[in-house]
Amino acid sequence: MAERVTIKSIAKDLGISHMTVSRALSNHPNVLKETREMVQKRAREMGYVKSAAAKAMRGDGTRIVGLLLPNIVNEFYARFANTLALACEAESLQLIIHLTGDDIHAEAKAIERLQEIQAQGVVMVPAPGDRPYSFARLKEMRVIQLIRQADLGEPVDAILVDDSAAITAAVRHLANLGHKQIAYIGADKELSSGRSRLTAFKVGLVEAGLDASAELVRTAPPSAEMGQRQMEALLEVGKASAVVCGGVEISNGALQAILSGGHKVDNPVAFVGYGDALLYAWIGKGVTTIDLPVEALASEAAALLSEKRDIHSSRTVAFPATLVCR
Amino acid sequence: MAERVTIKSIAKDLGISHMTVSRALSNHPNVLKETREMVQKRAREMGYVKSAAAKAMRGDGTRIVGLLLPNIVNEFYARFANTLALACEAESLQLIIHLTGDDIHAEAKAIERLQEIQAQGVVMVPAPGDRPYSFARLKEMRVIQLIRQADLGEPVDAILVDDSAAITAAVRHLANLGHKQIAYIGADKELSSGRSRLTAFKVGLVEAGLDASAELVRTAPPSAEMGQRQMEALLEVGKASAVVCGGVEISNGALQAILSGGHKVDNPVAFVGYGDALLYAWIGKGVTTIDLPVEALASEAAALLSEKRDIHSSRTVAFPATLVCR
DNA sequence: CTGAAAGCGCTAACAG
DNA sequence: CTGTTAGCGCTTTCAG
Repeated sequence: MAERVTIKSIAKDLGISHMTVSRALSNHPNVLKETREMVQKRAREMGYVKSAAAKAMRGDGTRIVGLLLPNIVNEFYARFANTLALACEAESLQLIIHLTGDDIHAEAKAIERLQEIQAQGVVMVPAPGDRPYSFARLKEMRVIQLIRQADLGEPVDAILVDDSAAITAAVRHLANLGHKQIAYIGADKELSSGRSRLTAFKVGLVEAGLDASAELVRTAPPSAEMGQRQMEALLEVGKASAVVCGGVEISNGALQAILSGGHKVDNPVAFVGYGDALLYAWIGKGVTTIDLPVEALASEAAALLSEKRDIHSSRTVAFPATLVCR
Repeated sequence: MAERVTIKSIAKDLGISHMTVSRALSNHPNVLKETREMVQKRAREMGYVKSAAAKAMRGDGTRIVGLLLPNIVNEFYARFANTLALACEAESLQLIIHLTGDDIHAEAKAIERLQEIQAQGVVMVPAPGDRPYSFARLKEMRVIQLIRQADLGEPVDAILVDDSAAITAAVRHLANLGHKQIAYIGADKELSSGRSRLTAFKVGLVEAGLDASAELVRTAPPSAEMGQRQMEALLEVGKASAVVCGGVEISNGALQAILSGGHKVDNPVAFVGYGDALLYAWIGKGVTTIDLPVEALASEAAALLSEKRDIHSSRTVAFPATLVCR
């Protein structure tokens, strides 16, 4: 029932060759104007839609790109996805979202599915850990790493955030406010970003002439729950007068600990968040935070995706995070 | 360079027929076990990936589904997308997200692109307005409307939220707390949901023996900005002692007005939000809100998408929203 | 158990 | 300007 309308069925209906239909529909010059118009009209009437599969099989490219994210409830990822999706609409690219949950096998599966449909490219937040598969064969798919950089066996583009300066600035900012006991909650050394953030924090302390008490520096695998727990612990101990967060989920968790404990974002502990959730601007007089350049990241990703540059050349760009004082 | 590895190239490499390769790779019984294993090994070595295009062209189905959303920064949509995406991973469906910005032409374009790739189904939040195109030809794609119901010219599945009881309950709740001047900020009559929410609000007032002063009932095209403006106006006038929001965006905007004005969520105006953003649980002692059954909606959508039921039968289900008092 | 042929929808390359 | 042929990668059908 309701046979698919193809170029051939239109041709038969019109009593002409399917090639003429093809040419008419793709506005090829070598078609009598009247023929073209009659074909286009009939195609519309019959409800013709071109087959992307047939085009793909001929090697015409699919205009599909993938986006691999750990999740999408995280406001940072959601905003990134939103911006990228908008850019894709503008370029008439279709965006396939795969959630990996930071699991490397889910990631592998997603990549394979994208290869099967001959996606033109993929923007991925690489899951932490060693990859059981190789990217060496991804010859036809442009790969862009986002935020994190993993060894994929083959050089690929990377779009990173340089948050060192902002983190150091956060410490300086707090020191200028007179804080002496500045704590840090961040990811542990599993991820390279965890290491570099911690370093930036320590640089800030040194600059300010303070030193890092072990009790005030709290690192662990990052999650909202971890942020909440560590923040509660800091509040409990009561030694810290300020805290800097090094991660989006951590920041949210820590903030939740503060608010649900009935505290304020500047008292008893001055809070510096990570990422600029919309709500950070609303709470109290606003939360000072390390703002990630989401839009810049997404725009760059979109640009790389539609760029015709050789797939095998690779480029790494980093955008600076900025300290937003509120 | 790096010619695509196909079933034929493997066959040639192995000096056998491409049919044997096909059978070996799909675990067809009629293949000598040794042959099968040798083929599978060689395929892995050569980096073979099956062509989804070729399969689609044979009419095998694409396992691709679309999701059309106005945007995805809205936490409700983000959570929905997240849950649906997880369900899709589980069913090894690929999820294509198109953002429509509630624009009907963007919607039409997205639908067409999904047809071109022969998507198996689409979950869509229909944009408001009259459709310039017809869905009559979507014979092969299962269509599921989400939250809103528009006339698509053809009956399709719909997954709705029934928030009437919860809205009425919100009014009752406020009345029980002693509030007499209960305001409402919601969508105007453009959307059917706008009408029914307002009705539910008025039912609540009647039940509580209160009446609706025109000044306290504020409807307009919904947006965060509108919510903020209306809430500011209510605070300015100072007549309302409580307010109920009828929309996610509106609720966020109104809350922003309250917080950025330095007010609390229960003073001077008791606030009942709409949708259960994570942060609603954190602010102050928590925000009372009308909680939408996001997970239920997404699960139902996933179920409908993978159900084998006839595409042309249509079903409408509604899940109740619930009042969460905090 | 293995192979050859045909066809899914489309367009490039040749004929007219 | 229009038509015919061939082939993209795969599986179903029919023959060995």
